[in-house]
Amino acid sequence: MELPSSYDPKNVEGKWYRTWEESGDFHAGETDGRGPYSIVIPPPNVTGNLHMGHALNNTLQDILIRWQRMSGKSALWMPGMDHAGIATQNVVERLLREEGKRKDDLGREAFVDRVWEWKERSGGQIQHQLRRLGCSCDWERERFTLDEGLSRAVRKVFVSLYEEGLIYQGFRIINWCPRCRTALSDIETEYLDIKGAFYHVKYPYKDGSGHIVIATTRPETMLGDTAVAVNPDDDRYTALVGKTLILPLMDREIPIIADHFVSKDFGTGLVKVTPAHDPNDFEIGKRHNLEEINILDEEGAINENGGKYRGLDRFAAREKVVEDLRARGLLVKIEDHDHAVGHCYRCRTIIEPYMSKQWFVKIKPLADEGIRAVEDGRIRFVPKNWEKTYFEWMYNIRDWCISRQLWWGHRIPAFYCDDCGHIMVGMEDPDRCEKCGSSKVRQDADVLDTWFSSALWPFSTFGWPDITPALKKYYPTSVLVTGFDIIFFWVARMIMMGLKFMKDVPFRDVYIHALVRDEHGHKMSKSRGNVVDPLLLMDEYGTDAFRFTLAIFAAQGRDVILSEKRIEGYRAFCNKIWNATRFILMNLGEGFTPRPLEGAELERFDRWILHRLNGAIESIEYSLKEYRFNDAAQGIYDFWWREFCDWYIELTKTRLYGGADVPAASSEAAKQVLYHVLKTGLKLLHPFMPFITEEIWERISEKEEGRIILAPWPAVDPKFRFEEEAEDAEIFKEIVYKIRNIRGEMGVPPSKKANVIFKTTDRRTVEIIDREAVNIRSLAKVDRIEVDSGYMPAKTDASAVLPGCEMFLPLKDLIDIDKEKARLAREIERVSGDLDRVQKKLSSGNFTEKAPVEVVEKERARREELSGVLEKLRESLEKLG
RNA sequence: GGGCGAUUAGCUCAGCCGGUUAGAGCGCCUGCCUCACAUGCAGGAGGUCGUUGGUUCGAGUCCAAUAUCGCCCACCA
Repeated sequence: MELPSSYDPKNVEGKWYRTWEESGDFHAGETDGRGPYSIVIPPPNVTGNLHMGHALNNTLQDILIRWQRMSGKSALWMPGMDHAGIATQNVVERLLREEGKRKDDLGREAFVDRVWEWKERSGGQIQHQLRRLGCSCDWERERFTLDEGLSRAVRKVFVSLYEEGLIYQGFRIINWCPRCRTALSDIETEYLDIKGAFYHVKYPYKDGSGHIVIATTRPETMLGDTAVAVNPDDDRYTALVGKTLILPLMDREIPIIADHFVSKDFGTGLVKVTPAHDPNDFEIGKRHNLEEINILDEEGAINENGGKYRGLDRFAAREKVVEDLRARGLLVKIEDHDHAVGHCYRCRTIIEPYMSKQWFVKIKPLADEGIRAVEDGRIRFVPKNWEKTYFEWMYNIRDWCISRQLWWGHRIPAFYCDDCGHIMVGMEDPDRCEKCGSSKVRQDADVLDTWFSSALWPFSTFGWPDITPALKKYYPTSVLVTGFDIIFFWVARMIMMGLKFMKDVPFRDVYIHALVRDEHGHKMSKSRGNVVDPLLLMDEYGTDAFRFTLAIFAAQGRDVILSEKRIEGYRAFCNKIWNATRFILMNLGEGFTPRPLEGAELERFDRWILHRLNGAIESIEYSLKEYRFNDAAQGIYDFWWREFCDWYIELTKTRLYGGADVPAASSEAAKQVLYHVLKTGLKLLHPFMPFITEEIWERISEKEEGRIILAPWPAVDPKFRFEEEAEDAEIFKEIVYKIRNIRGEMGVPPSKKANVIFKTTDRRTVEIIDREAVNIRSLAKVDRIEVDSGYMPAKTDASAVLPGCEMFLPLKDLIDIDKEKARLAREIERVSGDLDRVQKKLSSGNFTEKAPVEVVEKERARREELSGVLEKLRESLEKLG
C-alpha cells in the first residue's frame, strides 16, 4: 500500500470522527465492569462559538479521556451546554429589535418559545466545532442546563435549600444592570477603572449659619440623600453632629450623623448618605434608621422621587445636577478622580447599586464544607497555588443573589397568594393557596442565575435526583479541567452543591489551566479585535498539529501565547510521522508477519530503542498523571523525532539495504522492532493527535486489533531494560557526532567519503567500533575504518577526542589547518572550562566533606575523564604547529 | 490596600524534588534535492538565567529585598 509523500489532514479528520462516533467508541457504559474515569465538560454557552480558550480546555480534556480510555477505563466525557440566561436572551432580543419588536410585544410565553426556536435552529454551533477538534465526548448523554431532567434537579435543590432556610428573600441593595434590567450577583460585576471626577458640593445649614462641603463621584445620587455622616472621632466635625442641613436642589432637611464607616482622611471627611443607592450607605442607613429613597427606575432613569429630574437618564441627570449646583453657587470644584466602577459582565454597562427584593442563598454554611473538602485534600487543585485563591474567596464569601429579572431560565418555584400573601415553594405548582384556599396564585416572575444550574452539573447530568446507575458509577468525577476565571462562578459552587446534595465532592482533582493570549500577551477578546479563530488554524495546519501545539504550550501556571510558527512546526511533525511510516511500510515487504519480539535476534540498537521506548512510556505516563501536558507532548515529540527517526530508523538502513551481507535474522529483527516501535509510538501519540494516528493505524495494524482509539495503552516492558546497550549507543552516537562535526566544520561534502583511524585501547570502545563499523560508515559517511593504538597522526589529520579514544581523519588537501586549529582551540576552551569548574569544586574542602559521596565520586570520575580528553586535545593542537 | 504570576538564546517558551556541558521550536550562518520526509538531513553561531543580598559544599532552581510587566480580589464616598 503506497502512501502519498506528505500527510494531508483534509480527508482524514472528518472521516475518522464519523467512524468513531457512529461506532459508539465514545460511549462509556455502566455495566462493562471496567473502572470509571469521568469528566464533565465545562458546558459552553449555547450562544458560544469555539474560541481559543475552549480549544485549549477541550483539547486537554480529550487528551485525558483518550489516554484513560486506552488505559482500560470506562472513560466518560459528559458533554452539554449551558442555557446562558442573559447572553442568550440578549441574542434573541437583538434579533427581535431587527424586526422592530421588543420582547414585551411578544409576551413572556411567546418570547421563551422564540428563544427555544433560536436554540434549536442556530444555537449550539460549538458542538460541531468540538467535533472538529476531535473531542471524544459521549454525545449520547449530552445534556442542556434547561432540559427537563436538569430543571427537575434545579427545582429539587431550590426547594430543599428553601426548606432548610438556606434560600431566602430579601429587600436590599444589589447590583443592577439598567440595560439587561436585571439583578446581578457580586461576581457578575466587573470593576473597571474609570476616569471620573470628584464633585465638591456645598450643603447649607438649615439655620443659615453657613455650609459644609461634601465630595462625591456620583452627584446625581444626592437626590436620594437622607443624611450626611462624619466620623465620630473626627475633631473637626464632632460639634456638627445633630445639626440639620438643607439638601440642595431637593430642599429636604437632612441630619448630620456620626458613623465609624466614614474615614477621616479621605475626601472632605464628610459623606453624603444615600441608603438606596450605595451598599455602605445602606448599612449606615440601617444603623441610623434613615429613610431609603429610591430615585432610579429599572432602566437607570430618575424616577418620581427625583423631583424635576424625573425622566432623565442617570448620566444626563448627573450633568443637569452639576449644572444647577453651579448656577446656585453650590459647586466648589471638580477634581479628576480615577476609581473602579462596576460593570455588567455581560454587556459592560455601568451597574447601579439598587434596592430591590431578590432571592438569596445563605452561603456560609455551604462554604464551610467546601473549604474543608479542599483543606483535607478530598479535592486537589493543580497547580496547588489556586487553592489560595479559592480559600480567599470562600472565607470572605457573601450571600449569593440568585434571582434574575429575565425570562430565559429556570423560573423560581415560588408562588404567591394574591389574597393572603402566603408564599409557597415546592416540587409541584400549586393551583390554590395552601393557607387560605384562594385560587389567585401566581408564580414568581423571576428566573434563577444561570450559575445556579451549572453548580449542579456534575450530578444533575447523571440523572440526579434519581440515583441512576450512571450517577453511581461516575460520581464523583475524576477531574475538572477549567480556566481560573470561573473558579468562583463555577468551581466553588459545584463543590458546595456537590457536598450538600451528594454528600461527596464533585471531583477529585481540579486542573486549572491558563488563559490563551495573543502574541502580545493580551487576553483575546472580541472588543480588542485580537481573536484568532481556532477553526481557521485547524483548516490551515490540521487539527492534530493545532492540538499538539496547545498541549505543548500548556505548562502549569503560565499563560498560553499561541504562535503560528509553532503550529507550523508541529504540522511538520505530523509529516515526519507520516514519512517514518512510509519508510517502514516500504521496507517491511510483502511477506512481513508481526511476531513477538521475544523470538527475534535483537541487536544492540534494537535493544537501545526498546529501552528508550520504555523510558518514553514511563515519562509520558507520569507527566499525564501529574497534568504536565507540555512535558508529555515534548516527551513524545523527542522520542519520535530525535530518537526513533534520527537514529534508530537511520541505523536500520544498513540492515535493510545491506543486501546479501546481512543475515536474514538481522533484517528480520529490525523489521519487527520498527513495527513494534511504530505501533507503540502511535498509541502514545494518539491522545494528542487522534486523527493521523488512527489513519496510520488502519494501514499498519492487523484487522483484529480494531481502532487505535480503543487499543490498549502501552506499558513499560521490564524485558526491555537494557542499560548497557543504551550506554553503548551513547558512545556510538558520540563517535558519529564527532566525525560529522569535523566534516561539517571542514566543509567536507557528503559525497566525499573520509577515512577514520581510532587510536584507543579501551576494550569497550574497540568492540563498539568493530561491531558498528558499517553503521559508522553509513551515518558518518566514512569509507575506511582502522583501529590503531600506535597511530602517529599526520599534520593533515583532523582530530577529535572521546574519553579513552582519539580519532583522526586524514583529510590531506581537504584540511584547512587554521580552521582545524580554531576548532580544536574552541573544544579545548570548553573542556578546560569544565575541568576548571570541577577542579574548583573538588579542591574546596567543604565539598568533599559535605556533599554526598556519590556526587563527589561522580565529580572525581569526571575530572579524570576531562583531564584525559584535554591532554589529548592539546597534543593534537600542538602537532598542527 | 491585599494577593498571585512572570522576568532564561534575536523571537515564543521548557527547565518537577537545588548537583554532570541550562534545553526546544522558529529565526540566523554553512553544507547537502543522501533510494521515508527539502513540512527534510548534517553541522554551527547565540544565554554572566531582571537586579542586589542571603541560605548551602553547591542556586536559573530555595529565602529576602528591589525593579519592570501582567492578572485577581477589595465598600473608602
